[in-house]
Amino acid sequence: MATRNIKEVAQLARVSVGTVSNVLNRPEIVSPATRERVFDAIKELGFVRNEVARHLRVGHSRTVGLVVLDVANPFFVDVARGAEAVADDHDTMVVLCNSAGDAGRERRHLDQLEQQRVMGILITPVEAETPWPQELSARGIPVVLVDSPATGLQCSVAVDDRLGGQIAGAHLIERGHRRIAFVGGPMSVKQVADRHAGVAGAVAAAGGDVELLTATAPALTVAEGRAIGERMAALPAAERPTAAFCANDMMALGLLQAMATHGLRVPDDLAIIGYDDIDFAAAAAVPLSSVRQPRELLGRTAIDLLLEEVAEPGRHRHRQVIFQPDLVVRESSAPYRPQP
Amino acid sequence: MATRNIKEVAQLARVSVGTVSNVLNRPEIVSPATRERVFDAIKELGFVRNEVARHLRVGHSRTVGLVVLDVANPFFVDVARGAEAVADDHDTMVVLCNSAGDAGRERRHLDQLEQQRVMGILITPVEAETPWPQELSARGIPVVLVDSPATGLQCSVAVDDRLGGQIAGAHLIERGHRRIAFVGGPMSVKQVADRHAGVAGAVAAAGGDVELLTATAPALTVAEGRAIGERMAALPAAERPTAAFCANDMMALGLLQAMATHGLRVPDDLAIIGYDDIDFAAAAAVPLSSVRQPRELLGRTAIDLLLEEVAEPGRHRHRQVIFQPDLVVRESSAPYRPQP
DNA sequence: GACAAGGGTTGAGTCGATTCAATTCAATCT
DNA sequence: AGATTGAATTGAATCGACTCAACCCTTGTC
Repeated sequence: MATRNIKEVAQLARVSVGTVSNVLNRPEIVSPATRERVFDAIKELGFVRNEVARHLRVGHSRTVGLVVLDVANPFFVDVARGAEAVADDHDTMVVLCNSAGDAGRERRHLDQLEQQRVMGILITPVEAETPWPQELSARGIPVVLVDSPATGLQCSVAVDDRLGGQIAGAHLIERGHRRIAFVGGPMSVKQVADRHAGVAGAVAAAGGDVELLTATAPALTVAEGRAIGERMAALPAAERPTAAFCANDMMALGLLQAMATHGLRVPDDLAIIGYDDIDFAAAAAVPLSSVRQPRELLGRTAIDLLLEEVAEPGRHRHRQVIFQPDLVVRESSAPYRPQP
Repeated sequence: MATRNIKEVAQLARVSVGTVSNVLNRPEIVSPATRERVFDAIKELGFVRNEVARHLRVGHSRTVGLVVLDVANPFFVDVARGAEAVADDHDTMVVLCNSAGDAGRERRHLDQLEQQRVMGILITPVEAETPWPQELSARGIPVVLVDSPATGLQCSVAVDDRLGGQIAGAHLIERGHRRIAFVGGPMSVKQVADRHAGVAGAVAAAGGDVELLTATAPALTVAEGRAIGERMAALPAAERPTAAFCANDMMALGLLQAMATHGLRVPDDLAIIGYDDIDFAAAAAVPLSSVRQPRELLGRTAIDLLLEEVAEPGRHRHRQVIFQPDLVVRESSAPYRPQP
């Protein structure tokens, strides 16, 4: 009930508060007998060290914030798991914050994290050009940008999204598609813009006879994917694209659902490629081809960089790590066979 | 760089620290002119209030911990979103912790949360009989059990899992199945045990000619579902169950994948019902029938109960809220038509 | 026996914000 | 003028753990 403090422990163990603190933090310098007495007192009182007071005194915590775009997207969950795995080994706690693609929420979470004086922050910003991460860095809070390239003033880990888009585009073209749709979210999200630039590049490289259509939605969700799918299904077959490259797997799944409800076949009427290769992609109605990113590795690397910066603030050099995506081909992008 | 404190702000604004604190917490009692000067000083110095010190002084934070069984399961993500939505309206922060079904991790997270002196904890315990939540309550930290019934010493929100299992079982029996498998995780997880008890009840009620087989795995994941699916697919058709009721949708999706890779048809060779009705269930290779739970409502209600307990510790009465599940029928549980 | 060395232990001071009794000062009342 | 009121402001004490200079003992050495 009433929480015990170090003083009460000291009293019961008949030692000073300094000794109790030593038992807690450097047990090896305390004589075994005293140590024992203190442990007994701790157990008897049910004492739990107040991390808040400790933190105030020592000036830094062992907590890092991870602000992601969308917890409902398994991609970010996997990134978080990667980060957590590393954090666990450095008795560091990761607090997961969801901006849900909303700059306001993102802002509030960052404020809160700063007020809590977290050790550092990993963030996938809602908008590429937000100044907040920079400001945080400037105020002395290490920040690592995740899945978003930085300008050199901070560390970042990212996957080459242009390349990913390009691979996807080239694959569809190679499979015979000449009328390709890009289904994405707001272009203000860097990942979306880059993936789009990637396909656009592949289409341009293919010469004049390949056409690229672009459909965007306010968010990269299953529901938005479905909505775009509805519109696409309503088009006359001659105008309808024969393949769609989606900015993430959530949208691809939505698209797939819409096709199913309108009796259109995937990949015969519409081939689909997603992005992220989340676990559910393989279990979809039609197993999804998808551009795979090293999700957990992204998280692991991000926190590695952060911990490194925290450990040696002096000689730390900011780094931009970039991974390569690769394509996982499944049934949703089988070769194009024009329908009768 | 060097973080500013209230004293520096006071100095610059030529007021006392008490006044700065008042500006921060009860601006209405400070004269407009002074208030203005203080705000200017805050802006000029880039002062950010140290929540840690504040917390130490006032003795309680506005953070609640949410410890879930598995963040990779969209069910829990939705519960978390429900909780977060409510927390947002009470400027409270939710920190999401993942026990990943591991009692050790769960323990460590609880320790950490207790050390941080969080306002309260929402938890889906790994094992039904863990004493830790009780101990936390006893030490004065409000705890609400989520998706797990409590003993009366704390609040809880749950869904009637027995009923859910019973509904699923009755549905399969009504569809003509006489050889039903329960595919689940460790029986030490209360939800699994209850859902199993539910089908078992339905089977018993149907009289002697319905048979129930039980397969359990160490975790409720897609991979484990697939593994069980492999074993099931390997059985001669005569011994193989004609329907499977899975303890959650993740396992159901795994099972579905295994059937697909072995050329068995769902629902013709094996009907499947999942549990939770996560969004991906509808997008599966064969849209999954599933027992739906009010996921977000579960989260909302849990934190409502917690906030209530925090607000009026005195006259708070612990409550056990129980919701009813319902069945969403899709193609994976179409009527049983014995195969030639 | 005097002195040094060093392992153990002590406790006052500190971190930054909040609290609240005490103080100031101008406005209002008698 | 003097007394009263009350709004605004002050600053010392406080929350709980950590730090570190100072101190206390042994033990060992010459």
